[in-house]
Amino acid sequence: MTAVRETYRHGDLRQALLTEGLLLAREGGPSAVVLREATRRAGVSPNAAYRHFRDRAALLGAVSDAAQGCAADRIQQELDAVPVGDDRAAQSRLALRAVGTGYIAFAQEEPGLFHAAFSVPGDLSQAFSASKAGRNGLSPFQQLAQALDGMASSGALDPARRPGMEFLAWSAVHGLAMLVIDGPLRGLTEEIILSTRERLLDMVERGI
Amino acid sequence: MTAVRETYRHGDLRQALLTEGLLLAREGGPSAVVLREATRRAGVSPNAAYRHFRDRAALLGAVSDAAQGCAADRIQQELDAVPVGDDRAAQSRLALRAVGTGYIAFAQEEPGLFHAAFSVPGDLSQAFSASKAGRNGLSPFQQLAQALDGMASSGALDPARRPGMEFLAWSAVHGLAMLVIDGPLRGLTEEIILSTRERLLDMVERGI
DNA sequence: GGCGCGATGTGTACGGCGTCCACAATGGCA
DNA sequence: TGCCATTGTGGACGCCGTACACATCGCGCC
Repeated sequence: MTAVRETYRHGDLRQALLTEGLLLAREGGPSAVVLREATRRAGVSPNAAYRHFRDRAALLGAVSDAAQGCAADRIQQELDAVPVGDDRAAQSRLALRAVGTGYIAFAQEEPGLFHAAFSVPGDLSQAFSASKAGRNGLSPFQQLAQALDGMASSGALDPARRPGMEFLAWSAVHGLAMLVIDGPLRGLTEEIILSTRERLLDMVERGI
Repeated sequence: MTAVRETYRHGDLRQALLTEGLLLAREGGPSAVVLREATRRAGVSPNAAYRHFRDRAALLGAVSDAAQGCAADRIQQELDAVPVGDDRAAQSRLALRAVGTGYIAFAQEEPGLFHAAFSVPGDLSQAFSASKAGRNGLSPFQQLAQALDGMASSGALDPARRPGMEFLAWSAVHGLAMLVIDGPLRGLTEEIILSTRERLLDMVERGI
């Protein structure tokens, strides 16, 4: 990435800037996504970025999308680990827990990317769209919605309570993630964090 | 504030910078708390700030504390509106709901201050301390803890489940606040937001 | 096959930011 | 009264985002 190129054209500068931006976000969160540093790492002059992004905010938005894709991948990893069984209701509950667990794990493992993905305002409003999808083609919000749909159709969740349920679940899990990486739970033993997470997921799973 | 002073000494520059910083945060969130702009509004040269704050982060931290005090005041307003009655258990439940309602109302009414108060990392870890208290002398987290204590002692909450409960409650409510001001719920009708909030508070009140 | 034009990258420049350093004004205390 | 710690000033530096004019390239058309 930092290599000096010999051609005048870069090839795929847009992708390169996105990659470098994602690395910067990983190291220092959204505020570390600095346009000049990204171009520097891509071996290009600062203004070259403007051929591919209207301004810094646009770059940050694209990085945020990519970071949401990373989150989706981490969640999928958790979903894949759910054992298959006969009891559809029980399994759909496990899927919901897997989404929450993956979300929080992503926050703990990649706090910089997590903030880039979910603390950059303006993008979240369209977060239900598929544009920020991971390898599975689903955005984190779609993964959540899908898990809730499974619960509703298998009897694990009263279908009358299904509408709007993703807001409740997302609120709870997102709040906990923030608490764990920035708040009073930061630095606590993994054990305490785990038990808090399980209690919260119990709460969400039971619904209301 | 913007007035030109005639004395060389300012009088209470630290307080003035804090006040201007709070105004800036109110208008544009934490990132709008710009050191040079605060000194400009206080009618003082940029470097004067360094006699009172180590750096910009220190100013922002102080602003964050003050903003948490504002939140505490808004929550207290909601707590004061809880009708007094004989049923201690029912009343303590209402107190818990009032804390959540006030927290979310503050987020909606003062999103800039809300972000300054609760999205600035590093301060939240000591958020249980009283330094960020409102006029009542309690920080928002202490108000929450107090409401939960009331529930536990009046039978509204199984005392065995009391420990760590503030983390669960705070997670849920904080997540919803973020959803409402930055996320997919932004711009939705007040009706939808209200019903989502009530469902979430039902969930928290019931506990787990 | 040459050429022209749109797409892409460069250079220079501007204002704003946080922050460092040396200096000036002040007021309380000896 | 005079000294000195405290508080505010001025200037400078290196970052940042971004605007403008210019250079370089590759592709398609004659």
